[in-house]
Amino acid sequence: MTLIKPFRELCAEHGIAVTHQRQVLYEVMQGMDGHPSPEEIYARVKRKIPSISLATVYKNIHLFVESGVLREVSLHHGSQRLEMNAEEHHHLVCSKCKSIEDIDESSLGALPKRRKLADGFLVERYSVDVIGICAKCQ
Amino acid sequence: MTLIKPFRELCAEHGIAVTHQRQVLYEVMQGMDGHPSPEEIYARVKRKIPSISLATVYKNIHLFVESGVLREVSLHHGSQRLEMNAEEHHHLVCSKCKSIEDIDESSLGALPKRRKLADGFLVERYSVDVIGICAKCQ
DNA sequence: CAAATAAACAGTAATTATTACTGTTCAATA
DNA sequence: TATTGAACAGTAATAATTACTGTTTATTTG
Ligand SMILES: [Mn+2]
Ligand SMILES: [Mn+2]
Ligand SMILES: [Zn+2]
Ligand SMILES: [Zn+2]
Repeated sequence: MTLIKPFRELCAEHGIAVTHQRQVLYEVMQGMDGHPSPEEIYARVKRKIPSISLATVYKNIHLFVESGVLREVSLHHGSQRLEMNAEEHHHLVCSKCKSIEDIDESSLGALPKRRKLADGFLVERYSVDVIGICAKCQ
Repeated sequence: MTLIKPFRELCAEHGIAVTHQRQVLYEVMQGMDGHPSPEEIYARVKRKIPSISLATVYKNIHLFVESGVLREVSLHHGSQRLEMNAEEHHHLVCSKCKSIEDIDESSLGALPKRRKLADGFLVERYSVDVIGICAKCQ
């Protein structure tokens, strides 16, 4: 469905420079499915550019995410955070400052919940992140 | 709404032993709002039990989470993961093995989306984690 | 085209978050 | 009261990430 755009176009659109390392990194990542980690990506890129540095991989992944070329699975993947609100609720996550605010279910509107989903996944609960820009960051 | 249950009852229900450190740790955590990190919790507990070890705090937070006494904000907070699926989609997250599977929006049923929420939060997108037990782990 | 300039890079050191290990304390039990 | 196992404090080790430094590369300018 989504047509594959050449890397140089993507870079132009997002205002970042094209380099050989970035091009290969991006293409290698496109060839991986699921949700790879920087280390896994590094291992693959190294096969194409053996001299590449892990730091360069991290730096460019970060650049891609910052500039919007690609996205990360969770905006709050750093250190562990404990949930002190026992009520059933969800979160407003600011994509700029990464702040996390509680929002209760009723403010979101009812979610259509199912106990059982395809391929036999047994549902315990839904956790919704509403991602956007908080009042302060606007 | 949720009535405050004494700590010893909670421990009994979840099959873990009561100790002085655990009791104080739990009560201190209850007194914090939002989504504190282990380090922040450690700093506070240290005021009540100056001799407590950071390792003990980590170990008992882990125990609380494992036994279900409390929960963490994100099940996948460890290392960064990159999203290689450009389609709009959501995730099935297994609370046992922490695996993350893509699920497309249509399988979930329509979410009632709003562009603007209370306190001026500007919505970019919704990200839903359906948390439960995957087929393999059942 | 050659020198100057700045961005990007590789390699490595440092930092942060977390877990593992070790010897000691403590509380329940025989 | 002696035994014993769980929990603890203190510290070492590991994993993930970021910072730093000197070198290479591409671009711009004279
Ligand atoms: Mn919350
Ligand atoms: Mn995904
Ligand atoms: Zn913000
Ligand atoms: Zn599983």
